[in-house]
Amino acid sequence: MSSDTPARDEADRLLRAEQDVQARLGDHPLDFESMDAISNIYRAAAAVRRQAERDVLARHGLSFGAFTILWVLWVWDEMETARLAEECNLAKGTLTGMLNTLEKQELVERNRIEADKRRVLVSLTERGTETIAEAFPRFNTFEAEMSAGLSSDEKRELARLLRVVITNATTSG
Amino acid sequence: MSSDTPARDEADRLLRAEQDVQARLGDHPLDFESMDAISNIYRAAAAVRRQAERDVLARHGLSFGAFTILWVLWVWDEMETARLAEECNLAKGTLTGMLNTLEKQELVERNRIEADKRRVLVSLTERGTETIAEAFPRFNTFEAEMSAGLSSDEKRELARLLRVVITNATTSG
DNA sequence: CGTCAATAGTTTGGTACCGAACGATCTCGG
DNA sequence: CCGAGATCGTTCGGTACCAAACTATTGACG
Repeated sequence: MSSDTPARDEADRLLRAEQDVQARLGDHPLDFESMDAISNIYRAAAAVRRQAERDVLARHGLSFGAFTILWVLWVWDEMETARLAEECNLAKGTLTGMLNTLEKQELVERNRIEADKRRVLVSLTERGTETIAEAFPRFNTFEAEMSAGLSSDEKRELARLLRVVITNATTSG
Repeated sequence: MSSDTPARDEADRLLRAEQDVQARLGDHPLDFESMDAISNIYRAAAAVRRQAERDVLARHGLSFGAFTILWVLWVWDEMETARLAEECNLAKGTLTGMLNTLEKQELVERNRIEADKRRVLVSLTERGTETIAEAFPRFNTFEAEMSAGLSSDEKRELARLLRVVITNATTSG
């Protein structure tokens, strides 16, 4: 930032940009409120993720995705691959690769279900349990830092508004 | 969802999960409000991004990141690489690769600045301008769909709350 | 039983993305 | 001038991520 009042400058800059864009599109009306809301989701997610990996997860040797997997398994004890993928917001093919990595690191283990040999039950190893039990409190502290400046009500409201978007994004396709 | 009242079931399930986690961590108090708020950001971002690529961007042959680059260039006409990377939330190395792709597709062009040959000015080609001018209104419609069910006030509030998080995530490291 | 559709997970091919190391270019003190 | 440090963009090595094609197994129906 290169000014005494960066926030104001930024606001002016964006306002001008919005006007430019609107002018360029002629009479086709644009929904800037939706645009701000949705695009900030992506910005926030990217920023939080990078910060989390650098500040919290790197020291445990975990990526953001790997952390999520361990966390879900920690909470639900064990889980089939398909459900785990869904819970972690990952394509199942992606999960296969990440489980391979986690298995090599001896953080999770796979067990074929005897009654149905197509299925695989994934669970934490002892080492995996230790890792997530150690990493999670730090991560939660980090989450609190990321939402610093928001009241309890605001955090709940943020979570609620986002749930609406998540529902819109997952029930439409 | 496998129940008559999936939302309620889901809430119960999560509540139990929270209690489990809290129990497992003993007296170390966890901040579930921050956790919900922050983790939903990531969930929402991933869901929105995937949906956008499938429903809107695929037909224009654009990835989410590529779309963002074109959009920024469209709004600001031309930009140096470093600033473009920052604006698009990308590491500068990542941007190099994506610009290579976009250059091959003849959507953007690079021009070395004569006065300082380290710097490169990136701008849209005619084809790039056409592409983004065509894609953006669709994308904006998509953004409106993703925020369906939110009032104007709620959208603005969502954007505002997220800006707080973005600030926290970008000014701390 | 035997075949055929459905289902679970893996493989494949490709992009996106990061951080760190690198090479070229500029700037500034001497 | 000239060499040291700063600053740009690129390259490099590696992971994460997706969609689509594939493989193995199961269950249902003849």
